[in-house]
Amino acid sequence: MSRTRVRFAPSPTGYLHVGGARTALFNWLLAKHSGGRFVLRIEDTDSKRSTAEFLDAILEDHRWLGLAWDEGPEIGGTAGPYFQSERADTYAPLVEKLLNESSAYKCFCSPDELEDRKSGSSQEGRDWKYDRKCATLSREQSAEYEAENRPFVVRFRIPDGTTRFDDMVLGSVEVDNRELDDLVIARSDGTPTYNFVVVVDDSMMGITHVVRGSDHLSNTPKQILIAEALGTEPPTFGHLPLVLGSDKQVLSKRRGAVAVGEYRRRGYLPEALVNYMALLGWSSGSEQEFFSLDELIAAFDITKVSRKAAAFDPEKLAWMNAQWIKRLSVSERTARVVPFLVAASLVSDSPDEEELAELERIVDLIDDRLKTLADIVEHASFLLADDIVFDNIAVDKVLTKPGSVDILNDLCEVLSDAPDFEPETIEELTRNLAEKRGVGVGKVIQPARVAVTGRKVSPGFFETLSVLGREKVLARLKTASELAATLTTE
RNA sequence: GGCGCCAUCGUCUAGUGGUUAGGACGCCGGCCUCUCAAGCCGGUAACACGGGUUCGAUCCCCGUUGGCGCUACCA
Repeated sequence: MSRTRVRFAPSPTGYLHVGGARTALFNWLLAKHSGGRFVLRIEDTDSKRSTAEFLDAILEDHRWLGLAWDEGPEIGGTAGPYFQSERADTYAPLVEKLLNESSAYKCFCSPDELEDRKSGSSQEGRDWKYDRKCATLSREQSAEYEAENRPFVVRFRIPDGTTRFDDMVLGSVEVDNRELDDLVIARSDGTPTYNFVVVVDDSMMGITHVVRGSDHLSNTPKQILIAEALGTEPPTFGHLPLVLGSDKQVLSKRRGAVAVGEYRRRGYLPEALVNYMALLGWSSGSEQEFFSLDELIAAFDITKVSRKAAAFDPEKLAWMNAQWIKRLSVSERTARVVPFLVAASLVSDSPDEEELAELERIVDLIDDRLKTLADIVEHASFLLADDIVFDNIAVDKVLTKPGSVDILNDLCEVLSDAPDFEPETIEELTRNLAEKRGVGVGKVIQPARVAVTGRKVSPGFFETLSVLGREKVLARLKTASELAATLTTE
């Protein structure tokens, strides 16, 4: 009956990183797998650190990854508002309700007092829980203190007993309530704290399943207890293992390299990142390693999520990215590569049909050599720029070798007489020339490649020349031959 | 320190009370070849340790060790 409703609740105080994105992805998959809804809620109560720029980036990252939200910023929904900063007035009455029902109490202990008792309680100063000094304050006393204008916080009264819940990934989890602190739910300035706000928001938004990082595991019993005190059904929880960096430390916001936007800028495909993230801590049980978003929706099962923290491996992501690029059709690959060429000023802002056709030939030529979309720039620059840039080492080691000048001149001559400029024709002429000179074809190709591309490595030589076109090839051979002549005589 | 979670190749993982412990990345070697990629073939490498339970444990139980998380009037 009740549809699955999940939420992802980022705070716009930083960029979305791979760990957070994976949490969003798993939430999204859980919802989509069961035809449910994915809600995006923005936790922007920290107005000092929240910025519009971060918010935009986070939304853009979600769009780019393909994780469309069913309710949230820009599109709204029936359970809004979706910005926590706009929900401020919903909390006070609920705090009041808990107070009236004695599920919460006012605590007049000042931070200094607390600090004193904390360090006094044990020499090590650890394992401190609030000593419940104010838990037994009578209403009269409480009212009296308040009349004296003494500042207070509101604490939740943790009931006796144990709290148990079935975690979708961890299984049954049980905690002795004695381990729990009478946590503050409203600060002395009246604002509610995280653990309270989340419970209220999730409840009011009808969230049925909460999937989050296991760093929240110890909050869960508190939130369940608060939900129960509020008279609402707690959601079902699922705690994902943390994502670690290559150094085995938890992924942190500070490392720019793991920001989702960073991967986009570096020319990673969203398909690859999604595929990689899905396999970080989850496995379908089969040996399938490539999954589209749709395939993930079909195969995803949160109970198969690993309980073990997983290390993020940039190498494997890079490999996966290359694999996904290979799978793109030439026209699709071309379309994706254009923005990178535009950014490098190698093509006009909005290439026309003709330019696109030319680019497709180039992309086809480069073939499987792209590991990222951004690689197109280094691979295609010699094809698109008017002037080539010679690699010094290539010139040194190849172009200035004895005989290079002759070879270049001969090839130039042969090619100018070619009946057409198809790869097959070029190959035949080149091989003939090599044979005539009594050398391997490589001996001809090596200097010619440097002459035409400026480098020692390039896509297939004959195809490269064909794509470049006779005019450019002959001109470059001539220029290089002259350059080689000057360099060798010196 | 307390509480909690976790433990299969370097990394991501599959797996079963009896398997040559499987796959993927990486790395190494070979093939292909005009270079570089890609591709193909082969190799490298793991059940943390100690007790149980059992005819038999990588698998079940306990402990040890180790890793990580939480331990705020942050979220």
